Amino acid sequence: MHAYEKIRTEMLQRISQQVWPAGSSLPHEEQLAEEFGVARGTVRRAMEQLVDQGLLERKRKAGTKVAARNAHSSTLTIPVVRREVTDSGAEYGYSLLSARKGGRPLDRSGYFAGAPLLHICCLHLSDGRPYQLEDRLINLAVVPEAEVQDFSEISPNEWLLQKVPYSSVCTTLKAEAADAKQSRHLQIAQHSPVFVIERQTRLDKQQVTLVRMSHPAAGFSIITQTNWIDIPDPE
Amino acid sequence: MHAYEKIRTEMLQRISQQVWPAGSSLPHEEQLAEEFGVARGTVRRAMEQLVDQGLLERKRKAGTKVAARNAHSSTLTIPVVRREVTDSGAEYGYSLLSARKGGRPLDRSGYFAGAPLLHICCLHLSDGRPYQLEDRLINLAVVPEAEVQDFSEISPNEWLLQKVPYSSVCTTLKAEAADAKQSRHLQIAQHSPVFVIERQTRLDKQQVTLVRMSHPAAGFSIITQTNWIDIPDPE
DNA sequence: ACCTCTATTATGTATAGACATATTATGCAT
DNA sequence: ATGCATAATATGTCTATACATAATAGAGGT
Repeated sequence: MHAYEKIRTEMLQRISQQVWPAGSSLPHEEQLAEEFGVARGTVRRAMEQLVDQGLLERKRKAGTKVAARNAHSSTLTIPVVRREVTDSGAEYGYSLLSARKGGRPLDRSGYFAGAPLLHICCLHLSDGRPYQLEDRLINLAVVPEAEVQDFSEISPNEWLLQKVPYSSVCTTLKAEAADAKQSRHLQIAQHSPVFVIERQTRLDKQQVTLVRMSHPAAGFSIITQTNWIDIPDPE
Repeated sequence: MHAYEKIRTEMLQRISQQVWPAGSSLPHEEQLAEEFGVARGTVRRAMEQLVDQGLLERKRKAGTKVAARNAHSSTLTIPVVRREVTDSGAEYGYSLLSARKGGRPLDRSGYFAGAPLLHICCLHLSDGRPYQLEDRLINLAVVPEAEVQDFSEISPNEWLLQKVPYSSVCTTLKAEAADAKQSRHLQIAQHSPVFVIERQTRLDKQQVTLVRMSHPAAGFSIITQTNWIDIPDPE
């Protein structure tokens, strides 16, 4: 275990056992460096990670304080659907439902500013059962290749992620009651709960794509795990 | 703008514009340091952040490659309910529904290994309307103070976050159809969709608390935003 | 061809020192 | 006291260097 890891763990302990309670000030870098017998840069490195995790707050001259925890943060990872299905041990299936130019039923907010659009609907299956309904708009002004691409074998999800660059993503998670389309394709009763992920992808100022991914609520969940203290090794 | 920020932005550009396409190898650190006219440490600093964001993969001797993007990662922040409500401009309300020892209706999986439990139900309101139903188990072996704490004014959510240390959190997001309890307290029709956040909090090996937070699906969503390219300043 | 040992190499960790900068604390003048 | 300029200070950035380490590439022997 490296010096900065030991120090980070030690500091984590002191925070979680309230040796350094929330709101209190830490000794400054040079003092800690002396205490731990390392260079200032090594202490900084340990502290930076704790700042990233939101456990410490630092300000020039004012020093370092233990942050008041008033939120839970974690990293949300949403893999490509195919991986999500295969990683669960199930067999992945895919079928294109429709692909036509010009549609904008999803484009309620006018994100695309009149650009030519491609509207794609497709279904992702897990062991033959409907897993996700993907309803997507692609901006042909940004991604002209999409118009001639055949999406009957590869899903737009995967194709876009691999081929098309983007610089900003906005993800929205919500629950809904299944509408006619969702209930038909996902083979669930109307008005039964659906977990929806909406994602808006931009390249600089331009919208690249807008997608709604609907999952039957039964059996679907998103899980995130955060560990602050490093896994205690058996020595 | 600092040197490491400029370099990070430049590298981000090269990745998103596919000057360095996914899978390709980057020049090694010393070459880049020379190209940008900085020390190796400064290049490292820029690269580390890109590695954290999952855009680069590095391996000793093998070098640095642009990672294949096969997932969307973002940071999920779930604030204390009260803040969530007040930040939206609404008035926050709270009412304790029940608090009694020994219950374990939530403890389906036997997480708490027979420890003495406190079971609390409460409701969080936004502008007088039900916003979240909180259904919580607290491990009294870890948090004995909870037994004598009065939760009629302060919610267990807030109290625990501030008072009790923890080292690991597992969060699950799902959609459900409202059961009798949810529909009654959230004032929605039975079987209408509910957005549920379940959180399991541990301190080392011990369960601290297990909570189910149910929101009426209508009007509730979780939003995350990720920006890879730094905001372009007007100069 | 195949295995093994060795050298090479790019990244990883750590140090020490210099300087920059935001922010607080101090002291002076009013 | 009050306001303002100034000094002090903890964090932030950057450099230069040394050595550690993992993983590959290459040499050599079988």
